[in-house]
Amino acid sequence: MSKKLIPHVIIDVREKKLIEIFKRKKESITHEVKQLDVADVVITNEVACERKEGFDFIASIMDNRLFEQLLRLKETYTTPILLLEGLNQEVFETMGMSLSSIYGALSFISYKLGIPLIPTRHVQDTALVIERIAYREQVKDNAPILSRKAPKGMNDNERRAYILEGLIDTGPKKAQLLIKKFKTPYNVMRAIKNTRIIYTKTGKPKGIEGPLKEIPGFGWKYLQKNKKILFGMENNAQKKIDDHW
Amino acid sequence: MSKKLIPHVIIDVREKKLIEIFKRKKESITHEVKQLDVADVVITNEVACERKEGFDFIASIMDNRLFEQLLRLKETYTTPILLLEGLNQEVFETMGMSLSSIYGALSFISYKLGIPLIPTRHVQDTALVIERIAYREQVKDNAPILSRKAPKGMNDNERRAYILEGLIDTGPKKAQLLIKKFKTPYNVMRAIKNTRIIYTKTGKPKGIEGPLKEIPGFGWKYLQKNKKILFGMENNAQKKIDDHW
DNA sequence: CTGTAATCTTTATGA
DNA sequence: TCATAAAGATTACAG
Repeated sequence: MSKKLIPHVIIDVREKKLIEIFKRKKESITHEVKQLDVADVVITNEVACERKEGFDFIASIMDNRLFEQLLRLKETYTTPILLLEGLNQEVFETMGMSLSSIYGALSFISYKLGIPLIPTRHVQDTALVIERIAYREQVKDNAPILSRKAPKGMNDNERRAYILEGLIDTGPKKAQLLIKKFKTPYNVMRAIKNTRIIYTKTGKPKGIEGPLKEIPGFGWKYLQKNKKILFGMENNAQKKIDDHW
Repeated sequence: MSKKLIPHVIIDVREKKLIEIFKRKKESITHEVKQLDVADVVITNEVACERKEGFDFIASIMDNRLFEQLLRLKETYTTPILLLEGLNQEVFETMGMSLSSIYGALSFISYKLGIPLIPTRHVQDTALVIERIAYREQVKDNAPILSRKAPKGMNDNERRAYILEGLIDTGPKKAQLLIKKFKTPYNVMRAIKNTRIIYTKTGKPKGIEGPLKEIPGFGWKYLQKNKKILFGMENNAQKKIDDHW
């Protein structure tokens, strides 16, 4: 499943500087040059970038050009990206635009328009960002959003607690309490399994009953969430898989 | 949402610098100080900001702290915002982190995680951005957000895999394989429990036998290490049970 | 996050 | 069948 393909992008003719840089990147990423109407760089059918240098960025805010471009970009590609290049001190000082306006525009684009905004220092960095995104989009298979890395040098009980930290609403504190009480992760899970939510006559959750009841800090919400994850069942259907022990 | 003349925000106690600045802004924006768990500044029930200074930004990438924070932020507020402060030349040069990593992280946050990212020069500008956004959210008539990516919190199966990543020698790949095969973390543990190490006649570990045998990538060492953690039994006891004919 | 080193499983091969 | 070597895949670690 691991093909050693290198990513490929399409760059607009007018992006001379960018093209020059990509020519030197042949080993890691390929490109073709085209006349593009609505973007500066196309990465996939869904992802495309607009590149803006600091001064031009400010200027294009003032004459409303920027927002027109971005809206068109958004209409054409599901994931447009704005690469904001070299927005440094000098740009802020030179241009006759108020701080409020500049940051107002940044906020608007990023959080109101919902267009990913990535700042870079200069063209080289811009190219690097494009390369990284193209790589993620074309080569790297969908990696999970978040992966864990265990701190180095754990002893057995630290490791046992660490496993439990993957549970919902479970930090180091609760994890250690659980291990201290039940010794092993497997026992903890059985304890969770054998603890039930008590309901009032009107059907509202009132509290819990079982092994977990003996430790403070664990309530019905904790049980509800984690049972679903651990055992894949809704709390109602619990009896069904009542294992004997 | 009530129309107020002056917007109001909640700032975390630890943000000393920010608080100082907001004290001087009394005329245009009010604030209160609280102990916040998942954000640095709360603007509305839906909008909250995480503020990161350049140095801390890099550092928090390396130990995965940043991504955990951002994911929590995302789970708590529908519109989380990352204010990236003072990511200047000095930061790039000082920290021993590769360009690829830095821009990889920026791309990941902005376009993969879908969290609005706004660069600022320093705390004063950060405060200004917060003020702008608060004004927009609370005072100005809310123009609806054009389109925002669906929040990408962890779904159940991602969470299940995430728990298993706490096991030894278990990364995203193996965790996903296990969940795909056994559906729930609890089932995975039972599968591990029911899989045994097979020994040669000379007493050396040869392979494994049981449910886990059906998925590639899991051998006797994996079993040995994780059984000890999960169930607290030494591999010797396992060996004793081993019957070879 | 990225890139590299270390580790494990699996396949191949010979005793 | 067992033991060893090499290849392929994944995780662990450092920056």
